[in-house]
Amino acid sequence: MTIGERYSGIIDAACEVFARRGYHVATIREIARAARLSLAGLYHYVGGKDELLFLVLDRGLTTLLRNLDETLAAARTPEARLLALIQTHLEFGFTHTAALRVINRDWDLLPRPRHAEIAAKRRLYIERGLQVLAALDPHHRSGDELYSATNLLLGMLNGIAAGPFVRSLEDARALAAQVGGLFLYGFLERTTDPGDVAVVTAVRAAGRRGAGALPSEASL
Amino acid sequence: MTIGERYSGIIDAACEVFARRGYHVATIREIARAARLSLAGLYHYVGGKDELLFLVLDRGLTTLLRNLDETLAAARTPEARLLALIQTHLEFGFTHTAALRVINRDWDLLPRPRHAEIAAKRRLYIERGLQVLAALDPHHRSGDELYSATNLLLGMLNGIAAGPFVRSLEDARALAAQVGGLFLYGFLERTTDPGDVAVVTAVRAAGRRGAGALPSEASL
DNA sequence: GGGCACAGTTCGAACGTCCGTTCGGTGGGA
DNA sequence: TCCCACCGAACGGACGTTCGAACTGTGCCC
Repeated sequence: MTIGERYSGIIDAACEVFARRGYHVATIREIARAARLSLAGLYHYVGGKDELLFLVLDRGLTTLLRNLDETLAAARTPEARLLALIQTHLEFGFTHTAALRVINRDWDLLPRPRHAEIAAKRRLYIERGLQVLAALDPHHRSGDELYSATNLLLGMLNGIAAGPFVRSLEDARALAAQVGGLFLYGFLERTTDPGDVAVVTAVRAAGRRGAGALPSEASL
Repeated sequence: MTIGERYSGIIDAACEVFARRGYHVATIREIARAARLSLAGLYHYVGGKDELLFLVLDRGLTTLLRNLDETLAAARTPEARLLALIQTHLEFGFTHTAALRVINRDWDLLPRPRHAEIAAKRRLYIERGLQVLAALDPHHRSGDELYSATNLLLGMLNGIAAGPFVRSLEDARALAAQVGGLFLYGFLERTTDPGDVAVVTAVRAAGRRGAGALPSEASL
């Protein structure tokens, strides 16, 4: 077992325990047990609980951003880029459920020096969403309006990614089409019928790339 | 000072501290200090930390549900009912920021016996949203689809209610129109121009009722 | 009216527990 | 022999909770 695999396993364990119990209820002892290490053995690798949280958040956000940039690069039209963002987020919510949970719930608990670093990565992600919406906007909305629209979209995505709606990668892709249609055309329009051309083709175009694996081998 | 006011003040203090620090980081000592009581003095009124969280959640959800039912009763058309729901949620997010934060972040931490009671009230709220969307749906979506659409809507609302977007009751009403328009007609349509008739009149009809005050006098 | 028992409040101080962290040591491969 | 990975055991502190006492006002008997 290489040292990199050791770190990966430790971050995996921390991610799972943090997601299941929440940062403050999770104990170092619990994480050590999940990583098949003794308490002091765990401290041989990481400096403390804060750093464990940082490693989980950093690896998660790095993977999420990488996945997003890959799918965005493969999408040509603005609609396809929006679908790519939605699908990447939902797929990440399915393949990295624990990480997304920690990212959404506990990222704010990080102490000062590390907090800024994670906040910057988060801002980068929101920035991507804002750019996608700006390129799509036929009304040239103001920056504030676009920013709140981005938050609306991400709120929607987290709302269903947190729930039990995504049970498979196929679910993620079908839901992405549904969410994309609802966001673009509204609740009153019906865009998720199998016959709908624009969205389905966009989904197919954006969905060609896989999920972007490597959950355990980032940033170390 | 009546005993009811004592309880109200204690719940206010607990709500503020829970919202600012999170349930597990908040300490009973901190809540007692905020309530201008000694540690043991606080225990004279409440059984423990669990009960404090329950009281905060119960009062908040009760107020939220009452506000919603009042504004829903005043709204005639399905569109107006949707706007009423959105506006009630955003206004509650503004007037009871701390309570909404605790409801969204910490409701799941409640131990068993009380957990079911709060979960039922939460379900009641989601049920209202589902009924509103069902009455509005021109496509007779399936129950699952309506349920996920409800979660999309509530996710949107919490996404911006948690952010710094709502800075006044006027903001809440303007944002409600914007969110309602976006949800109904989609990002590609522009429905929040001042000249837009359908949404603006719906907002005016739904917005006639106030915020439904009494943040400190419920359920005790 | 004065003294007094009593119940309702409030408090200081402590108890037991569990947490994050540290330290001194042990075993084995180079 | 040295070093690196790892561990058992402990430390100091903070937490939720409890306990016994002090204070305060009220009604009651004399």
